[in-house]
Amino acid sequence: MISWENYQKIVIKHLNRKISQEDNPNQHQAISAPTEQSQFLVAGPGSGKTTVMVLKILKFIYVDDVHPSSILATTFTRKAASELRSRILSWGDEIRQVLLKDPEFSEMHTYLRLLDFNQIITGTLDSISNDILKMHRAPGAAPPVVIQDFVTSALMLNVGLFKEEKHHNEDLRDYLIKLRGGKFGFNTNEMCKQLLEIKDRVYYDQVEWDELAQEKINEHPGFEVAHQAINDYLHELGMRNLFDYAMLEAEFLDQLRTNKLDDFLQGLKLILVDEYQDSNLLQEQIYFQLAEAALKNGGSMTVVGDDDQSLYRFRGATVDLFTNFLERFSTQINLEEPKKPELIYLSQNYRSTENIVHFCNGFSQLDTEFQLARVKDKPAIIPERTPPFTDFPILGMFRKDVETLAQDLSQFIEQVVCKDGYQVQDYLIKVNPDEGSPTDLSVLLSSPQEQVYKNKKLPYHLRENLNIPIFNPRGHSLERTWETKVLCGLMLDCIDPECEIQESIEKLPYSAKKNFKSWRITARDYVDTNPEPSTPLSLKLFIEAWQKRQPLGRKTWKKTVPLLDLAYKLVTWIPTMQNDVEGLVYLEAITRTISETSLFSNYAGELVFDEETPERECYSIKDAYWNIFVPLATGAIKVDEGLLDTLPDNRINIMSIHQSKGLEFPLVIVDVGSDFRTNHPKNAFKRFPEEGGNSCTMEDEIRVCSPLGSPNRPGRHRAFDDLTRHYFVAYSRAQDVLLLVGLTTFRDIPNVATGWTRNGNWPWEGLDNMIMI
DNA sequence: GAACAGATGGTTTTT
DNA sequence: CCATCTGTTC
Repeated sequence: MISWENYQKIVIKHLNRKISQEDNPNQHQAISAPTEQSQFLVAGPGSGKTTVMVLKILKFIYVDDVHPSSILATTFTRKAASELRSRILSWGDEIRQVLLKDPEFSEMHTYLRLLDFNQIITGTLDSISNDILKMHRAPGAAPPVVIQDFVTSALMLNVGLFKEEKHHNEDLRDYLIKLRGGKFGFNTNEMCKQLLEIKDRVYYDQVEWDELAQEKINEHPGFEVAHQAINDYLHELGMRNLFDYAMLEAEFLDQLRTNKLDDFLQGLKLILVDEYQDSNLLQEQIYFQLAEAALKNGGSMTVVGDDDQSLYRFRGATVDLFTNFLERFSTQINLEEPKKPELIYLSQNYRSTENIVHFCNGFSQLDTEFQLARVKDKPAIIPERTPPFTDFPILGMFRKDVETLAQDLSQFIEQVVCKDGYQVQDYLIKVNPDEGSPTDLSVLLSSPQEQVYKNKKLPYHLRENLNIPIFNPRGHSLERTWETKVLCGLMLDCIDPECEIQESIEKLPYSAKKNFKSWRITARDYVDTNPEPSTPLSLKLFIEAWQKRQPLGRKTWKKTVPLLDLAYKLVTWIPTMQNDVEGLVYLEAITRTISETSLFSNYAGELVFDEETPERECYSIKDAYWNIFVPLATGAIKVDEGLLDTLPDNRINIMSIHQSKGLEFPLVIVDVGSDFRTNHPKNAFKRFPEEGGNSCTMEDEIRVCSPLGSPNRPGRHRAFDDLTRHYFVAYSRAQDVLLLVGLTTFRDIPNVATGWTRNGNWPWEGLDNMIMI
């Protein structure tokens, strides 16, 4: 153990974090608190909240002698969780090294050597729930198996809908269409998604499910059908001992409440939750159960978050749980007078220039109605970035159409990234010549899609116009990328050359058939180009050998071949899947789909070629169709570039605002309306909604029977609040330069992003607060 | 005030 | 491709 003073000294000197009372009273107060002091940290953008969490945790260990295994720290995304973990490990070790070298602490050597930061429980709430349920299960009980998204869809399809032909049920269709507010793209797949969403919401909001059914039955006959379909789904999962994410958390909460995890709770002392504003009721209840145990053990709970950055209403996130945390903490935690959490505002912003901070503050204060949805009396963000830096003005680029915008923007980007820089008045905007790269810049949009039907969006035009390659793996849906078409087409041609088996499958979704055909065509065209390497074996010969099941260079065809092996072999001929970052992301998504199959399918992604039982070959191929190729072809698989440690450093990053959360860039370009040519009601939901959108309808529908009760803000207000938060997040990512881009129509089209308020006023009229370029 | 042609645009995100 | 909105015509 060391004293707080020593700890503080080491952190300031060796980790270079200014946490003294004088330099930073708020961070100081947050980090130095004793173990039994709970805290509510309202942390604005760029205020160093992860830093505070990590330093708090290390302080508990080094100063208060808390055992690492009694600390539990969670956050919202896997990416953030792994960041938190690696920061704890690296800083924890740095402090250890300092102490080991200092003779003053020689008595602590054994303690320090045994200190194991890996024992701190970190992760997303789902991963932690899973681990704990696995570790602390009753003797003889099977561990819970968690299934992925596309597996849940498949199960809902088969047991929820196809049984009794519910997908043709008119009442159900009508109900679901009403619920999602529109018919566009409505098909069986969509019905599935919708039902799963209802089911998830029921868990998230802790809804009395049967009570809700009673309530709704008279309102709409479709609800009863939905109720039945969801029950069938739940029953099926129960039979197989499978859990989807929502059920896993619900099970965790249930076991906590019924004292089945008391062994685990006994050792728990400190609970820290990051991104608390994105918690839903189910998660909150779990945290409170954990906190109750921690408080009993002389510990505390710390939550960190920012109501202005709550973006996950669709996932059941209820920002009220955050804004009302203090009150909820005292009423929901089942203890005699639990010690009250202290409220600390971390308002200093170390990320951005003064102009950017003021711009963000101004933006969040424009709309008086929005203030009612925020934490009460929340102070504005204070610019505290360490000089020297240039305080660039906020920039705006608005052009008559998206093509012109893309051209001019491309020129701007090229000037900044690889030429002499871009001159605006007295300011020269240019990436750092020594260590700068295209990753210093990021283009943020609400959707990264490059093309929607025939409409080509800004990212498409940027890819066309820019001489620097862009990184936008979510720009196209996976099944429509060239790489996927070629790889999957080749696989299909290998395993089922004449489409015999494909044709023999009944009920194959139309979109799957269409894509299979397009894949095969693309693949055959590619084979005809005779791609390298052509020696020792050309792609054509390889495929032919497969089609005839005649091995090259060995006597007999193998009895079982994992589809994964075939995929990797084929990649030999697809160079972009070996060395192009986007190609690698696509490859990962495909191989993940194949390996995921092993969890639930009979053939586990293996092809069986046994001459004695030829029917098994057919079954194994059919199995692969249903569990691998159909999900891929129907768009059920999404790419996950979160697995890349860093963004590729020679590309211009294009990402959705959601993905940019938690990141920062020297130059941020925000698309505030490259799509808005007219004041059309169709796109109003993206800029100036008339009523609450999709997730608001769902909230209203489901929360009738939730302990939360119906939301108290009307749908339209919630929709405006969400849009404001959305762009607040986008704008606050910028460190040095913030550039807003859009169409010249911005003068006539109401848009939250350009400073219109919901009552129809435009305090930022003409956007005179920025320099137009 | 109905009926029809033509215009318009079509989320996103997570475990 | 197609639902939905706008504008024109009767």
